[in-house]
Amino acid sequence: MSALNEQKIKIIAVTGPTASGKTALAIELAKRLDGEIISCDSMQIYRGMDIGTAKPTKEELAEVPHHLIDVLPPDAPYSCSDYVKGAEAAVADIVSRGKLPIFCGGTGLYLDRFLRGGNDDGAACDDELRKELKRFVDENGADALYERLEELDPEAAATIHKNNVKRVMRAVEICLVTGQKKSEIDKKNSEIVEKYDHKVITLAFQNRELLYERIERRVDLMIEQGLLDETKRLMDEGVFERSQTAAQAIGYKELLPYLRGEDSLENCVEELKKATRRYAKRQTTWFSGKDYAHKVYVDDGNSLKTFEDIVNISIKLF
RNA sequence: GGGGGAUUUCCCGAGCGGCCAAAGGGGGCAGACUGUAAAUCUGUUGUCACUGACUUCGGUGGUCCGAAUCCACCAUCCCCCA
Repeated sequence: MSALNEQKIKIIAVTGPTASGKTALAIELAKRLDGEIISCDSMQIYRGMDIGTAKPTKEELAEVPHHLIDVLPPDAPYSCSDYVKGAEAAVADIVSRGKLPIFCGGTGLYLDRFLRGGNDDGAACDDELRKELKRFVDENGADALYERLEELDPEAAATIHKNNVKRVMRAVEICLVTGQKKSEIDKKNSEIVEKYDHKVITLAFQNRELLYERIERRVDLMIEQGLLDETKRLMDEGVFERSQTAAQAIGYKELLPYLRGEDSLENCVEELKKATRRYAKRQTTWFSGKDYAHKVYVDDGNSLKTFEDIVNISIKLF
């Protein structure tokens, strides 16, 4: 094996909470470092969901080549494992042309799985089995499924709260499909050496109020830009009934009550801002626990730094 | 002018003499996350010298061993009759 001599592929990534300025920074870095962008966003993958997902504009997309944006219709299912495959292909493609892959996006799990790779066992899935497990829960209750997991894989059960039905189901699914314990697979995967020479920048705020202000401003802007029309179109197309993934997107489900005449626009917009704030908090928590993340603060506690400053601080990390 | 109903912890709202620092929900804060993740879930949320003490349930003053719960007066709001 020549793995030891083989040079690791160099990649960089820009992550951080929503509305922290990832898109602009990644594009600037791509220009200066001769890179191409690989989106790391579970929702920007979908066509027709533009305003609500804060997708880069047409102009921005034209400035630098982007990958994994607008590749699926909004009613298609998509998962972390699909993402890892897509990202690996994109990296190979970019590198073959002598360019630098730059990841950009806030879907922490996707980036994490991509960086840490691992074998395919953890991606095992079975739609029929999922339906069966769902039925089992409906008939016997969530606790019964949890007991099943305790038998199949006590170690995994110990780390998953029994109320977290989605994750209990997933763990049972992995055990049954692979015939192995999920906890064993996890252990194996965590030992795998990272495949890439990566630098991960996490945009962060010292003063969370500044992030929240930005979120509120951006939501207002989205409404001005026509988010209601976009939502209405997706609703009329029946996307939210058919899709498993896109229907989860923040930005649309919060506006549906208004479009159905069930609530005021004001309330729905407030809900949307709230949901976005909470999402940003969850992202912050996620990234703060990752040892590969290099924090770059976009503010000094009182006010935002200039874009130039942020770019320069980021460049120095390489 | 007369009659009735309200006032609870950041918000909504339960409580109607001890088991009440006060259910439940919302919001806030913190956290988890190993392939459906913009999802899902958990913890916490009066103060402190924190297995205890102290201050809270519009205000003041009573009754009682004991009051958010009963009484009186005051304040504010709502409804009905004038």
